Amino acid sequence: MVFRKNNVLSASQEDYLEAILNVADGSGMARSTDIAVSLGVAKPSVTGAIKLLAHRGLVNYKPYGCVTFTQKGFSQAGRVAQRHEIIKSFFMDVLGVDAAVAQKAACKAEHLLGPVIISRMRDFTNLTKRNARRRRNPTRIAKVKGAKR
Amino acid sequence: MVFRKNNVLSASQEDYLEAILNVADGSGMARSTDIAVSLGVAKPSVTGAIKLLAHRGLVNYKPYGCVTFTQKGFSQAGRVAQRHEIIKSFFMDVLGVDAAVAQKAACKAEHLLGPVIISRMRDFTNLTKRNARRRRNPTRIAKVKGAKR
DNA sequence: CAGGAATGTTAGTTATGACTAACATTTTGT
DNA sequence: ACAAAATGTTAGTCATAACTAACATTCCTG
Repeated sequence: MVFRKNNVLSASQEDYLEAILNVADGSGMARSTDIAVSLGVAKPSVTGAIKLLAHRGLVNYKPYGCVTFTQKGFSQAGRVAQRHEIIKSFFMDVLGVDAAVAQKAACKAEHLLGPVIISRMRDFTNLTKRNARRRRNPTRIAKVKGAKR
Repeated sequence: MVFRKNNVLSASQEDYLEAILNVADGSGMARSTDIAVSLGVAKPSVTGAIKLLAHRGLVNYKPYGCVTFTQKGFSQAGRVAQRHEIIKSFFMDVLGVDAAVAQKAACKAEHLLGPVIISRMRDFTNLTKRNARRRRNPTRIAKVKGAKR
């Protein structure tokens, strides 16, 4: 296993971070097999990926032990998960595609859309939802003092 | 060079098809060096990719000659370029990001967004543009008989 | 039309990230 | 507590897709 210096996470590495976050789900620790199942890869692939993430200081690796995040790793994983959520919501709430399609597309798009597009998507989703609420219940919002139109 | 049977084009292969289309620009034939420059890769990478596309029946390859599309390759390249355009326009006209960012993101997203999302993007862009026209010139459209509001 | 410049190819290498088979360790059920 | 099951690792391989160095071909230009 040779490690090279490169500061940017690959799509694959981001996927692993995200999977660890999902699998750990609050407990803060993830098992190798669960990660493998979650990503649909074989166990040895997980070992390799974890070692790489450990080398980058994003997770704590101990042979035969559970994987835990470092602080840096945790915040990085959070950012990826946030991007995922924003994209998925945008696809669902703005474009109106169904959850499964949105989920799948978000998994791929989260690795390549930059901050500008992501933030526009977030704004757009919020706007769309706000408008939807207003349409459902126009009086309630119209009554709010000083509501921007 | 070993060729394996797999019907789906990789992102890289789609990039080459698109580059050939852009470089050929009507003439229908593309030179290796121009493709290399267009994609920012070295010349030997182009040779390899072209051979692969030729093996799949998408382009005609003759050593030291220009590359031309087969019918199949031409329509496939067209579909990729169309996806690219739809995504780019969506990012620009709907999300309002600038051309350079939209272009770059479209280059990557075009390989992974499925038909459902692409078609919603197209509809959305058209709708947005229509509305923009209406806002610019309200009377003309307001006069149309039975226009929905 | 000869010879250098431009263009294209071959051969061999590297990086990433998956896989399987076989082995090591840990956990669990009786 | 100990054997079997579950879990994790190592070693070796494969696929994709890039790269460089060196060689081959084609093209221009004097």
